[in-house]
Amino acid sequence: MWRGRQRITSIRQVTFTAGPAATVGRFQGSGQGPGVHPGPFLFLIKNCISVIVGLLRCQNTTPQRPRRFGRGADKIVGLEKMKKYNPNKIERKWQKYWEDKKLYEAKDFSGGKEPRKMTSSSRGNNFMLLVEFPYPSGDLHTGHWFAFSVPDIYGRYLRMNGFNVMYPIGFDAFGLPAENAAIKNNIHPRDWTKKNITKMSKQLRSMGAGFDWSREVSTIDPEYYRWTQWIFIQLYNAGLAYRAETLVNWCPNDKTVLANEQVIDGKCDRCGSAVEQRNLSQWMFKITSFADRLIDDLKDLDWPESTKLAQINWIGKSEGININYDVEGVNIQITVYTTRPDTNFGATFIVVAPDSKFVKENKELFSNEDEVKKYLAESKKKSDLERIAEGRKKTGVFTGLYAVNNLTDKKMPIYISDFVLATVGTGAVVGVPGHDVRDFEFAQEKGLEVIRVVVGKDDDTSPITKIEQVQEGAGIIVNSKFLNGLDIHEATEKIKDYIEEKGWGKRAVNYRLHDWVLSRQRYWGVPIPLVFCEHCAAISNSQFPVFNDKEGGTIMERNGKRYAVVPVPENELPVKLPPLKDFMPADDSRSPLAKAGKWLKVKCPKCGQPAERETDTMDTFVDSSWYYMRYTDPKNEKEFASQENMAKWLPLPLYFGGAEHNTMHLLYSRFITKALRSQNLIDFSEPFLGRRNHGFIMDSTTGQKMSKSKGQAVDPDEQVAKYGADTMRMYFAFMGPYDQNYAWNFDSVLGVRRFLDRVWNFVNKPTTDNQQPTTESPEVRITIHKAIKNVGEAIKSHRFNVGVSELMKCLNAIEHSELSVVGCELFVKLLAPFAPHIAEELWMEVLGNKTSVHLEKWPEFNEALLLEELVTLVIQVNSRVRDTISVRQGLSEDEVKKIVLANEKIQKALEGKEIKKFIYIQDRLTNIVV
RNA sequence: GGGCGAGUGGCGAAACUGGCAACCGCAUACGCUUCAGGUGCGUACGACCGCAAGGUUUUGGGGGUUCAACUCCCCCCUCGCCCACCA
Repeated sequence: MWRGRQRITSIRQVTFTAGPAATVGRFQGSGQGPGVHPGPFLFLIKNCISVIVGLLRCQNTTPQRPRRFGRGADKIVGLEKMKKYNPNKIERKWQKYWEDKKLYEAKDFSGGKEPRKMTSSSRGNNFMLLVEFPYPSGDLHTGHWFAFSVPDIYGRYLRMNGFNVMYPIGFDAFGLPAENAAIKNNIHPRDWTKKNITKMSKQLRSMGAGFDWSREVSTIDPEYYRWTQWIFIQLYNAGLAYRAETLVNWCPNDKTVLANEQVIDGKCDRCGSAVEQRNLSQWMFKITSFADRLIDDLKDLDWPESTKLAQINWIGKSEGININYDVEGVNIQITVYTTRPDTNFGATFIVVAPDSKFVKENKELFSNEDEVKKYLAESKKKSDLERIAEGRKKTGVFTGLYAVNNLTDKKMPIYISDFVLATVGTGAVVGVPGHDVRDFEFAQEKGLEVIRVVVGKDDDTSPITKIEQVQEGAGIIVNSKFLNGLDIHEATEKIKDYIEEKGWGKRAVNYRLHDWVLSRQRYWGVPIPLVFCEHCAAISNSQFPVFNDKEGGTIMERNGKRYAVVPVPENELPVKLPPLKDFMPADDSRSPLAKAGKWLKVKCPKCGQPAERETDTMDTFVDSSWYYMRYTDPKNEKEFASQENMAKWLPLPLYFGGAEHNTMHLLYSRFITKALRSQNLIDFSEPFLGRRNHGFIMDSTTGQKMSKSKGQAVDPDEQVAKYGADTMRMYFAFMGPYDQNYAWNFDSVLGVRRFLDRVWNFVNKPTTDNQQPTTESPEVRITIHKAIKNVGEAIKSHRFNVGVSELMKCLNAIEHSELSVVGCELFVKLLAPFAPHIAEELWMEVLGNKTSVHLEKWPEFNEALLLEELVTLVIQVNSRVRDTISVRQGLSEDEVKKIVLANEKIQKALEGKEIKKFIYIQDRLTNIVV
């Protein structure tokens, strides 16, 4: 109950009870419904308060404004005549209004228009707020809604805080699903994609987000992908793109190359058949040459630690040593990479990968040729699926060769086994079965010697016979001559020095990360802008090279012929994707573009002779790794973006997106940025200074991530029609932290809608006493100013759910009070980022403003006013709550002590006991220890 | 096997820097309102004991530090995600 009203003699004494905030400032029984008028007594009190407060705070007289209906003193409207909140009626209206007024079209102001408040990381006062652009899969799903509508709250808040916000939108429109859908529905991928873009644009508009549609980009637009091709050529000329043979996933049923992410548990994610490995010639980006910087530069980024760690682990840098062992009886060496040379005294065998260089080059030296051949053939045929099914079972074949361990002079048999991977390290492993589980398994299989060279804390020195005894962690070295007694870290460094001194090997660094295979033998992608010319290759020699240094062109072999690889000149870009009717993948693992006869044959840009285009297209991750740059200058015909515009917006202060891109899109974008920086084409080396991940919206019935392919139970369009976009937006914000996963809850949505209904009725509420309220009560004012503070801080720190809850709390507290127009306006401003349509309607139509609420400044709260609020002080005796009292803020310990010791309940609790300690935490709690 | 994250009412969740655990909302119950309601308003609502006042107890489990622990430290359990024979 609101006790304060009986004893207002000064502002100081206006008290809030310790009760729930919901009852604060509430006039019981007044103004609750249509035509209900408070009794004359309450009126009197209310008016008295207004007068007293007005006298006390005369600086706060409320400006009088004309209003069309609702609160106007000139026009009393009963609630029964009041318009009901009807989102469908107002939302489209305001969306159109904002678009007509170009409210969200960001101007390319030069930086530093106003001092930065939120972050020092982006340029001047400009703030590009980015959410990963969507793939036009057909329908906007609830996940999109969540991903885009919640950051819009932040964007609107920034805008109200004086930032020049750009919230761009576009489509990542190339990719395999378009082809699949096209094949299925007998429609061209381009038509399918464009249709989807049209539909999804409309759906995105229904969100009421502050998207800047004037900057829309689409990766399938030739004016966009011309620059994707241009960037490829820059990287090619810089030696950062090259062609090489590599193992790729091959689906024998669909006759196509699959990206790693299209292989699920060794099966094609489309047809389910077992995926094979094929060796194909592919275009690659040299991402590994930036591996160290991709790790090191993470430390300055404001990213989730989990994302940073995911990238570090993905890059997988390890520091070890390459050891060369002489092979007995022949004049060759075998090189192994190991991170644990400290265990080398326990090495008893060597294993090489079936497709390793060592096997390829030394086949004729193997004694048991037939067996080796058989094993190689088998392991090549074996699909990933079979390997997975086999589990960890180790197979292998002896080559007949022995390597000599220099440290022990032991002969180590060399085996071939497919548990060793050709692409890791040197493709050869030294077997230390005592201290590596895989080595132990292999040793057991082949009956090889196991030696213990590390003992753990338990000091167990017994021979190792069981897998549980294999020890990989910390310990002390034994049985290793001069390493004995050292811990494994000391031993590792000592033995590395020793091996290097002896010339037996060299320290080496290894990465898990491999170069980025960007070729796709698919139709629906950006053509790689290169031409193969036989003639150029024929006339080129060391005296008359066809390429100068800058061009970076190369000669390469293909099907036994020599070709010069000639980049398409800049003025001939874009190399447009030919309008193929038959875009089914070809049988010979060549791209469908090979079927485009006319397009394929070109005059060589270098020599003018007949030549052929590259038929591979690019991985769509190339398209999406630079799109944010294009947003700064989307219509530029001369450059991918002007330096001037990029300087105004980049690097990005904040990037919202899904955690599934931790190691894909985010790493690729960082690489492309660093590659362009290395060529002085941009002046920043990290694209995204800040990063926030969002969670997924799960299907409440299946518990799975919502997606088009799996069919979705919740159609956002239906929900918008039912509840309105504002309710949807607010619900998504309210559900909980942005980075968590949620199931759609139909009932909870209703709660948010109820809140907006109440907001609507509250602001529209006619005055009950036929009097213009001059100013609200101090309690109400404090409540509103608290909301300004709390809602603002919540949005600023991306705690959107807390922001909504603070707004609700505020309404609960003021709902049954009189509010001045200024008070109403403050509330509507706080609501504006969350529910932009209803806020605009209330702002302009009800409160009678002439310009958009979204152009308003975020209100400032009155700190002095907040200090006037009484706080609840908890009194504990021996950490048990004995009473709570309402006191003014900032009391000293002595003052509090006096009050507390005078308290009856406390006296009772203290009876006959001696106070040992008096703890006082200002404005919060006291604890008396007895 | 490795890495990361999370465990708080019937549910989504809140809790600033160690300071009243459960704000806000949903669901539920009861009352009022309504011709009717997926309506509106009000009250109650972690659990246990109690008519009540009040008491006891509670943040996955166990221990520790502290006047005070959801929060800090140690051990354990469960779940989720990512990578996975990485030498």
